[in-house]
Amino acid sequence: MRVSREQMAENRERILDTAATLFRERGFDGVGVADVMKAVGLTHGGFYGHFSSKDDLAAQALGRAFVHSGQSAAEARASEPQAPRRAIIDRYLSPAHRDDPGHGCPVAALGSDTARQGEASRLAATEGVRAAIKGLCAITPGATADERRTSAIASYATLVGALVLARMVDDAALSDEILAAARAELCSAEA
Amino acid sequence: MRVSREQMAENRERILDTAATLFRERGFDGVGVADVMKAVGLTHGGFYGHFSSKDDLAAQALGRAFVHSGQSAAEARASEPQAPRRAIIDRYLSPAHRDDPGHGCPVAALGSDTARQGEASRLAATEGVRAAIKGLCAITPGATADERRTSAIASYATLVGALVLARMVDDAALSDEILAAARAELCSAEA
DNA sequence: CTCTTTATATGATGCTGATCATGTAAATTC
DNA sequence: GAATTTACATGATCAGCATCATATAAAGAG
Repeated sequence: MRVSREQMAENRERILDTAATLFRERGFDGVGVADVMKAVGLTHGGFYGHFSSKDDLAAQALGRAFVHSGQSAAEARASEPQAPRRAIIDRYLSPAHRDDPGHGCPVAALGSDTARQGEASRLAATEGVRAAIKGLCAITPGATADERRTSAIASYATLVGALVLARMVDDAALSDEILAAARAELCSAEA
Repeated sequence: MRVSREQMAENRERILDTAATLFRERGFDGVGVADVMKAVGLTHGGFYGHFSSKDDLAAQALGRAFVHSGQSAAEARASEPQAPRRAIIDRYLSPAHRDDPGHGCPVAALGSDTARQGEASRLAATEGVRAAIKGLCAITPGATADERRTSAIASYATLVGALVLARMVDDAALSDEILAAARAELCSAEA
């Protein structure tokens, strides 16, 4: 059955958002095209009217995840204008973020996966990382722009690594300790 | 055809080492049982005489990867006894390590994958991370043991995150810049 | 209102991969 | 060295999954 043009556009958006969440939760290989479509409320048949392949979907969904992630960072920043860096760090390293990969940072959720993905996904990731670094530069202290950029990249790495480690281990206390250690380091040092 | 007991034990070791490499290169889902056996020079039939399932193999191979990773760190430390921390950082953040995930850090290569893996793999990861933190504590400066531990965990996170980011992006210059930024931060700051 | 277009549904198709069944020849055992 | 065990090979089974073919009913064009 056919749907209206705007209904179709909305369906496409929902496929992208749903895929962005499912991929982050279960990995690129852990989610099938049919899974995504079913979660949206459609069947697998219509998929190839929207995307040319699963790889195509993966790349676009990854881009979408980066956009949402940037919006979340902007939101955190705006919520505490006098300490934006701390607000972002606290949100990123929160247990809530750790326990909800589907709506969180795509680097922490899909980083090692993406390194093995096709060119389109790698490009989306490159754009996303570039944008994130730029965003972090704006709230990172430092004398020169170069210093700020170096420091922003290092902070980004610490955030990502701490979240990956915290999700990897099977011990709640150790996981919490990892998040706390990264928070402490990032908030004390202003390199 | 049957082989001798020691030949069998050696085969088992080679299966584990080969799996540890292949999984890091292609991810848990990117490698089949038959792939591993073929790489060892055997056929898929004998696999279940050595391991109870692919999950079982994954967990044991992950443990193996952590052991090798620890040995590599010890080697780096020993090669430069007067600056062991710097030696480890330089090796971890080298382009050579970035470009050879199959023989490198299992957290950077399989971190986001492992978080979605079964209990056995999660346990192996927890042990591995614990051991890595302990090893880093020994070469991390700081007034108290608590301070050293916090700093060691944060450094570990920075290393992991930088390598994940450097592998994810599709731009050689940006990738190099990420490695260099993490190196700069880790070697300048002694928090 | 009729005709055409098309977004989606239903239902193949073909491949990959985990696991199991059975055979075989070489190693152990006695 | 005969009997038995067993590590591995060959080949099947079964399920999941990407992709394609065809049908259908609703949207949009005239």
